[in-house]
Amino acid sequence: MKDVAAEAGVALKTVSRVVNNEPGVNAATADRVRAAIERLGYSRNESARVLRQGRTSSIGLVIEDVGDPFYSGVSRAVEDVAIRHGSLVLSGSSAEEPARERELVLTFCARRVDGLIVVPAGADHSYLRSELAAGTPAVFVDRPAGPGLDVDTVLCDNRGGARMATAHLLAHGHRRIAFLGDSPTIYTAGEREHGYREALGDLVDERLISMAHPELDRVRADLDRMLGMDDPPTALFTGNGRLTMTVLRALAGRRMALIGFDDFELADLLSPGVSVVSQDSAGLGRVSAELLFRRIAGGGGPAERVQLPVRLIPRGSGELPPEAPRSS
Amino acid sequence: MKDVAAEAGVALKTVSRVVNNEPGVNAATADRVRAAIERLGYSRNESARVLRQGRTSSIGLVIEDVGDPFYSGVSRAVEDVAIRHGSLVLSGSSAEEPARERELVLTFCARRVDGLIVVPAGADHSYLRSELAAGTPAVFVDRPAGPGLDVDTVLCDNRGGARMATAHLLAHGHRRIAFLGDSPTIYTAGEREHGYREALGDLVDERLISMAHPELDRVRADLDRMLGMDDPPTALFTGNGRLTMTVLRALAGRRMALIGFDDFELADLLSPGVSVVSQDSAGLGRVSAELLFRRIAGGGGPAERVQLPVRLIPRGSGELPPEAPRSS
DNA sequence: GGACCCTCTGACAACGTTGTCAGCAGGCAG
DNA sequence: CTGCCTGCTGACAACGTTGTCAGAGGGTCC
Repeated sequence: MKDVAAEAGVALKTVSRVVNNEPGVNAATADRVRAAIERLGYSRNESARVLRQGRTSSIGLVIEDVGDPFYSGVSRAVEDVAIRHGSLVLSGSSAEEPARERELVLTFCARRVDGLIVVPAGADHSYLRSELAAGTPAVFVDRPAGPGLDVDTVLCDNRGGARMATAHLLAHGHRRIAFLGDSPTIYTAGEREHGYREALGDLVDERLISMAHPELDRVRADLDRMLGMDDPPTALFTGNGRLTMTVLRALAGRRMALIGFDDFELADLLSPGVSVVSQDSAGLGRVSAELLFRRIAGGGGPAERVQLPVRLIPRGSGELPPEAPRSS
Repeated sequence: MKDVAAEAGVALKTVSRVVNNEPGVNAATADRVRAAIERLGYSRNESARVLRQGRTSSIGLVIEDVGDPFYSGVSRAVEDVAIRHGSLVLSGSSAEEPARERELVLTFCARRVDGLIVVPAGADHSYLRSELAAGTPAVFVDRPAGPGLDVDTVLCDNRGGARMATAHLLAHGHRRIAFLGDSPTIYTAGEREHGYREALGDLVDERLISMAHPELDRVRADLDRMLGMDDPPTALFTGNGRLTMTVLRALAGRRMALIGFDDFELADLLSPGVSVVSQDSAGLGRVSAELLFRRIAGGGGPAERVQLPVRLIPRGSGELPPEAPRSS
């Protein structure tokens, strides 16, 4: 910028004014400056601008794994909203490790992001308190923050969705419905288990509940155990997309009523099509990003808690009757 | 930092030394400083550090769409390598629009990223020349850079993979093999088409070639046209993952030999399993990121061009004989 | 006692921007 | 002619950090 000023024969500040389209610069002077910028291939150093203004125009996004379709949907939606607000997205995957989540968040804060969107891996977020107090807003997505942290939260209706799925299977005549879910330490897993129990009432049988994900071997073992029982389940309810696929593989073509939580590509092409409770991952990302930018713009008020609806998509597998004839 | 210095009763520079673990600070003094940091909840402002040192410890990643499983695989691998090098990843989706690609790259450069990883959407990258000259290294992934740009490039063996797939179908007795591919403006699509033509030789029939993606309606129309011919294709070769799924849906259960370029989740669960040419998306990300960090560290030498192998995974659909009995 | 070295500490400038304020020229009213 | 306003421009400080260099205090050696 100094060089540009020299080249155009004006002061530093005048170049700054031209670069920022500030009014009050003579058109001829501005043209001269622009020509100089062109000649020198100058581009403003955003780092310095950030330092001076205290606004980075970037937000931090911590998710569990960009590679997972559910989270990459969230990620893409956040990015779109951010672009619209002239912001960039710094993102990182926590890999479900609280320590890595913490490290990412603190790194983002050190870079002075304008705000944070977090899918928490851990349960303790006290490390965020000082950042929040310092004025960096945060929005928690998919799972709520640990106790004592008063932040905006955007969730799916996990419990309602699980209730809906279980009720759907009950309505199709099933009485022995198994639940295969994530580790109960994960919020969404607990909620879905609750919804399942609520819908099932007296019909709950603890032996038909397995919450072992992500240890897929244990999931498979539990499934085998259940299928070998005297009174085996006639229907399965799986607690997330990855589990649904694992179970489909473990069933190896065996026809059995099944509903999965979380939709996935190609669920419609299997035979029968896999009925699912669909979560709106893009909505999750969009709503949370919009909430965050409202806070960044100074929007006050108490912490909000938004719950997005889920949708049951019947495709065949969830509508199979009990004791369906075994194929192959 | 100023406050910390005052609190601890030392000079600014001493705090800086402690924060950076520089040697030559009395242990007692250091402890006092650390205590002050703790009390005040101080965290270093990276923006200022960046400004002073000229290194941002961040890289820019431009891909086509984070939501696409292939690219999110790349993305995740890049992130892992970056973390290992103490860098953060700024990422953005070009949505296959050259203008957006350019804007993202220039935004990243203005933020003085240490390097760039780009899946190019456009064919003209002359806008990058000045940035490269200014010392910001770049690595192109999945597709090469436009003409006249001498940068490191990491590609898959698109042509070889297509040749392999087509030869596989030929070996199973097919002579009428259709190719449904991406728009020919996309590098990978052209390469795959070439491979297909090379393997097919004299058997090429222009009426069996459709390169209309991403307009899925046109793909479906082309497929219908081909299937309605007097001498319809007995096998299909699809040019990317999304196309494979579109075609599978359009076939609506109709049994027909098929090989897809690019693997996808659940390809093994369909019946028959979908044979694919699998690209190593994680490898693409990892290799390109490692190459980039070697450049950032000052690694010289001429631009490298790495080609990663692909793998044919037979799952059933690619092994169906011609004139297979029509199911359903 | 003086020269020297070593350890620890601090003052100051610089990175590249932008906000504040002052100054200059010219026009216009009184 | 004076005073004031308007339009344009520039000098300077400040953002928070780090690199450079200098200095203070104490010990060692001749």
